[in-house]
Amino acid sequence: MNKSDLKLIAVLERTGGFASAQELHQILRREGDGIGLTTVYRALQSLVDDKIVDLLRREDGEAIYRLCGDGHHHHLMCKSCGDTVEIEGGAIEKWANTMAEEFGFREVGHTAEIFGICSKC
Amino acid sequence: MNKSDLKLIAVLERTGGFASAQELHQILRREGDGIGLTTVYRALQSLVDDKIVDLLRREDGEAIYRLCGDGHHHHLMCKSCGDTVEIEGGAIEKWANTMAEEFGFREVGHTAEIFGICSKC
DNA sequence: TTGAAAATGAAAATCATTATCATTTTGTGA
DNA sequence: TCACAAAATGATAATGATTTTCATTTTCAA
Repeated sequence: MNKSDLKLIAVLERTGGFASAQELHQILRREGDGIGLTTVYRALQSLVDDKIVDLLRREDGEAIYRLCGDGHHHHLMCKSCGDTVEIEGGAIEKWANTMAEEFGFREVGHTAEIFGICSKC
Repeated sequence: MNKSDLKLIAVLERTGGFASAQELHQILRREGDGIGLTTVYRALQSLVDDKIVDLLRREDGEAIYRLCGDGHHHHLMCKSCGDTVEIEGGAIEKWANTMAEEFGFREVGHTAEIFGICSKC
C-alpha cells in the first residue's frame, strides 16, 4: 500500500461509482496531480489483488473499478448515465453454490450484474 | 445471413464451447478456409445482433462467443479448461426484476455467470 | 550518509477490435 | 446470357486500452 494506491482510493471514494483507469487518470490530472497513467494502472492492479476494489467490465470490455464495500455484493448499473447501486444477492450465492455443486465444480465464484435505465434517465 | 455467418455457426457447433474471434479465425484458417479476420468479426457481430450467438467476456476483457440455445440461460465455466455448461436461472430472472423494480430501473437486462474448477481439472 | 530496493513515468510494444477502401462475388432484371 | 448495382470480402491501416521496458527518482533502514 503506497502513496499512489491511497490517491486512487481517495478518488474512488469521492466519485462513488465505477470509473475506468483512463478516467481516474484524467480526474487526477485535472486536479493537478502529475501521476502517470502507468502508475494508475499499477495501483489499480494492486488494489484489485488486495480486494480493495472491484473490477468489472463495461459492455465494450473496458475495465472499470469501484471501491468494494465490506462484503460481497452485486450491482445495478444504469446503461445511460453509469450510476450504480450496490445490492444484496443472497439468492444468487445460493444459486451459484447449488449449481456448481450439481455439476461437480469447486473453487467457485460468480458474477451477477443487472443493468437497465435508471429513473433519472 | 450469408455464407460467412454459416461458416461461423458451423465452427461454433463443432467446437461446442466459447471461443474468441481470433480463435475462430485460426480454426477456419487451419482448415484451409481463407476467410479474413475482418469477415469473422463482421459475421460474429451480425450473429450476436440476431441473437444467434451469445457474447460474453473473458476475465481479461476479450470477447468470447457461443451458440445460444433457444432460451435465455446462464453459464458455468471452468477457469482451467474453459468447458462450459448451460444452466437455468429462473431464480436470477426474478431477482433481477425485483431489484430493478425496487430502484426504479426499466429496460432491464442482466448477466450472471458462475466459474470454478470442473471435476476433470 | 549510503546503498539497495521500491516506486515512478515516459515512451514503446501488444493486442483485440474497428474503420477504410479497393476488389470480388452475387443476384436480378433486361 | 449479359450488364450492373448492391452486398460481401479481406488486406491494410487506425484506434484505444493495457502492459512492458527501462532509466530516473524516492524511500528507508543500516
